[in-house]
Amino acid sequence: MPTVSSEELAAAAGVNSAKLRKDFSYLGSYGTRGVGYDVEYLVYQISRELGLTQDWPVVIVGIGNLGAALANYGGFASRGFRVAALIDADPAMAGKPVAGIPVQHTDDLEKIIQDNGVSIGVIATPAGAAQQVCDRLVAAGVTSILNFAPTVLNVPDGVDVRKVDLSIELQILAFHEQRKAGEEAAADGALPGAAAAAAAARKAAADQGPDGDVPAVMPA
Amino acid sequence: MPTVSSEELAAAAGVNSAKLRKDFSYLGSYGTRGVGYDVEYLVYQISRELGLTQDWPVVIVGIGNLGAALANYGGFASRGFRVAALIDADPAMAGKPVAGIPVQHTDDLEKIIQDNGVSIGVIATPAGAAQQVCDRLVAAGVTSILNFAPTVLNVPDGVDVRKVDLSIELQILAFHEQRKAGEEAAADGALPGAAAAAAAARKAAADQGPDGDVPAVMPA
DNA sequence: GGATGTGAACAATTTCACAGCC
DNA sequence: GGCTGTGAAATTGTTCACATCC
Repeated sequence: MPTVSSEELAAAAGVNSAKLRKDFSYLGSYGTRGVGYDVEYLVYQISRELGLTQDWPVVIVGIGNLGAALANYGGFASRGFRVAALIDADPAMAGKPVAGIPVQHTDDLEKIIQDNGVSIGVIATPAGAAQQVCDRLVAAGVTSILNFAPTVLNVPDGVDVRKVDLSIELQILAFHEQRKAGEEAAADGALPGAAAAAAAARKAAADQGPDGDVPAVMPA
Repeated sequence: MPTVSSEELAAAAGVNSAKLRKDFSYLGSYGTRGVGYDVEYLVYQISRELGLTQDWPVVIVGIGNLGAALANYGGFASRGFRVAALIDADPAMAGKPVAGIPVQHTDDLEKIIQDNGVSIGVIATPAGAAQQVCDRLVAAGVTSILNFAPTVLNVPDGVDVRKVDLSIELQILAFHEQRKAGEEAAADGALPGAAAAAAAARKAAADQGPDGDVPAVMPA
């Protein structure tokens, strides 16, 4: 399939074709009128815009279950990320290979960051160690941090932090699950608070429906 | 602190106080004019609305590094989730305790779901096994699935799926990291494509800035 | 003829601003 | 006097519809 139309892409993504065209237009005029978008060229342009064509060395600090899972995660390489080093505070871990990469000790953190030109760090330590690790990463030159530890990190201006809370997604599912049950009950007759719950549900559903893969149809 | 004003909450959250009040109003009138919101009462009402006051038994299927990390994750219990069972296809895992819970074999999946009244399942298997596990969960009565496997799952109507891609957050950081570098270059003089990149960045930043914890100030 | 790119129309969301209540 | 709750205004985002170009 050498070319694709906005109509086809929109149907696949579950969005309006005009929205898709308008969004693409912010990146530039990469389509051909009467023909559509050249698939290979479009993929390249979007990849470039998203930074997928660059090589991003990252370090993972805290090689417990989660750190090991991240080190083994296949999705990184295909998106331009390269695990430059694994770092753990436990001396017993030092030298052990995880996902084929030897774990290094926290003592060498600064040197590792500088030698590899790392600007993105992943924190998968226990909560208690996270802020300290964060401070050292920042001092060593890291300017973007992905935080899996259940703590809010304090960072100076110019440093970006994103926090991943694995339970939030579950909570969203539970919210909709609760709503499914509520709808059934509401169908039987008036229920105190049902209107308020429905309003809240409507709002939350509009923010992000539960269906990540299904075309954008709002749950009734 | 027995009560709190919308102004204080808004400042803490980095949003407009009117928005906060309007959002709260969808849940009902839980504030007192001239006083503010009773903290304990407000927490309870929001918890109830989000389903945090319910007990949600969940099963985790696939007890590799990620599954084990999830089983050990502290955030679940405090949000109303209870890990009812851990399930793995490897017979060697059966009976071994992970996070204090003995792993059970996939053969018993249906029985486990039914005995525990589970409606939410977590899939942390390799990609190849995910769809099959998903089908069995759904057939056994699960209606919400959190998918960590890098596959798109097909489910019948009425089943909610949320997919967690651990590399997407990294990608967002890399996008902003790239932009930081681009801004510097752009400051030196006109750069081909800089306008388009800036437009795209502006749009993406509006969708969700990189600063999860900082008050809602858009990156310049 | 067919599909893009984009002003204009429309829809949704956010903020203002103030009446109403404690 | 102070703060909530909410119509109305302002802003932002989405969809329509069509001029434009291949």
